[in-house]
Amino acid sequence: LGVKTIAQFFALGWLESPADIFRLRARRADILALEGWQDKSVDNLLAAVESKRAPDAARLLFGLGIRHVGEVTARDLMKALGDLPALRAAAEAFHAYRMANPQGDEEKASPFKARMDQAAKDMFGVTDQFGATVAHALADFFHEPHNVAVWEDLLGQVTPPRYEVETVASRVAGKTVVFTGKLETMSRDEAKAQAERLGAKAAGSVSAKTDLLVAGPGAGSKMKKAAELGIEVIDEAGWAAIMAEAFGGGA
DNA sequence: GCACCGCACTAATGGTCTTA
DNA sequence: TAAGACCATTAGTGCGGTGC
Repeated sequence: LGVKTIAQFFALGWLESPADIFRLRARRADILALEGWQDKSVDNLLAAVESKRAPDAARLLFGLGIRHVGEVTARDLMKALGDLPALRAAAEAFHAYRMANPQGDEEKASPFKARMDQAAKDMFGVTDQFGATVAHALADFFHEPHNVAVWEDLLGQVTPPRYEVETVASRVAGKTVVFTGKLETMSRDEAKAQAERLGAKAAGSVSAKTDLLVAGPGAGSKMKKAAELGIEVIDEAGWAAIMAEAFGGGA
């Protein structure tokens, strides 16, 4: 279900909201009647849709396209809050707070910003790379009736399991890890999930704060930057060894 | 106030799969 | 087997968050 198919289905009036994707199975015959669609491709599409009935909560949140809420922030929010209803509750609480506690006549911009940033961290439970700007974006999203309707419709079609990450002791616990290049034994998502289970943070870019770079074939600028900063670089086999060590030989 | 860090976002590219 | 589409990934840019 890529860009072109979505555009085609949208033009046909079959997709007006994200939840409509999960109602496509009722249109099997209609899809089959379209040029370029045969049994196999229709079955594959509908099977792929059905396989997403219990999506990863962080991935679903990222997919909503809320401003400032990308892949990393979505994961941080779900780690802190556990599920999507809790996120909505936090966003609504932040909206209530900002309405009840506007910038005072005597309050300067800097203290006001600090107060809102702290309220955002307290209400959403995220302290790293999270402040009032992201909280406002979430509050704005849930304050818009159309968004709430789409949200409720979508959650009527899918049931994301509670977002829980069980961590084990490892030599990368508390460290920042970056993956680059082509990973041959796991997907990028799997690699990031493994890093989380090892207590590490999977970042997207290399900086002086990066502790470890896991580089597969085809690594480019990140590899070069890591070398310039003297950051430890290992290959996928080295990462597998760390996993095996943490999980007692079975990764 | 400023510099740095890290994330969001976009465009481009190569590999894989399905159709015709 | 060529063409078309999706997916995973990269590099680059802009901007918000953080800490001094």
